Amino acid sequence: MGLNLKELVVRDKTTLEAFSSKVIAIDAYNAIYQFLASIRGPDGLQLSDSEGRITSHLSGLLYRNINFLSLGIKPVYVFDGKPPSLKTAEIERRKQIKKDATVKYEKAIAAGNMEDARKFAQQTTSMKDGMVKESKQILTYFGIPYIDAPSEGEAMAAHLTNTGQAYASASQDFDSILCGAKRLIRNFTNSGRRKIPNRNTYVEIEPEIIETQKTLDALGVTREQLVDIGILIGTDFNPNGFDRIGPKTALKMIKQHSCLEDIPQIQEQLQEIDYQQIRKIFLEPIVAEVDEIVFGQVDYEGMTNYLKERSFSEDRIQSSLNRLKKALEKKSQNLDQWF
DNA sequence: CCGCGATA
DNA sequence: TATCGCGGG
Repeated sequence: MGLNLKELVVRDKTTLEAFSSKVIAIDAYNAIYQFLASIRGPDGLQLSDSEGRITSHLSGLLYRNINFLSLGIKPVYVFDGKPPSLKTAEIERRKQIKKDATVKYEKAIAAGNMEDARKFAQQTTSMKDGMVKESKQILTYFGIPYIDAPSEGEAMAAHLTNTGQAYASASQDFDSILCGAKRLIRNFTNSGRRKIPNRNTYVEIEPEIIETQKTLDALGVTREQLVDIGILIGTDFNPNGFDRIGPKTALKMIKQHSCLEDIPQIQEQLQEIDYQQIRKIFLEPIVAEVDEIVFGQVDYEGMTNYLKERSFSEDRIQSSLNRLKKALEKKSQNLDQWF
């Protein structure tokens, strides 16, 4: 993913609980992709049902959404539409990485190096045709709404924070900030230590919120300038960025010269990319209006039957859904006290 | 990724 | 009661 704004944005620690009763626009592709990449055994193989179909994404969506709904969070998933044509180079680049990783994976397995095997297996992760449909199916059983974006999901999620239909967007990527999202949540999951598979080390995962205005104030730049900074560092639409320019240099250059056209050192390289079009993708993103985001009821029976068909154990389904049912009953009791 | 049982 | 390691499908 090319857009390393991590060092520049103002990231504040937060918790899942802080978003109770708020509508959060979730980058569906980003979430599902992460489940597919990380829900794997020690050898790197994904979970699959009795017919060999991958189920890692279903497992991830099940448990995470139970947590969201139990806390009163109102997720709306935003799926990608047609990518901008400028993205084709980046899409090809990712395909190539997956191809290379497949070879490396097989070598690591042959060598019996499980740590490498898992790492390379993760890099082969790809979203297969049926997975979007299957994920939407799970969301429907939860009564969780989803939106099909006309183009980039992150742009659509950003738009929802501006119409007031969502409080924030949630993704690991920073694109929605350049698209004008009011707020971005990263690590939108329960906090805690996570073990790195096959190694004796841990990482602390904590949700964090980025308030776009706060970041712009702190950096002393406009959103237009932040987009230019992004282009200098590298985006999905110019993955390589500019030679020897990282986040710090990019910020310094834009603060000094104010825009791409006025930075003398980069003019030659600037002519090699369609920077006006890239700006437009972020500043005038292709989005659609949606009239009302409706949350439904949980279809416990439908969910149970569907997951049973996909080889989930009945005991686990039942105990998970019972937890959800308990949490939802408790919430409606709390609400009843007002009447 | 996530929950759960084992462990202390 | 809190942390760890394992297995899930």
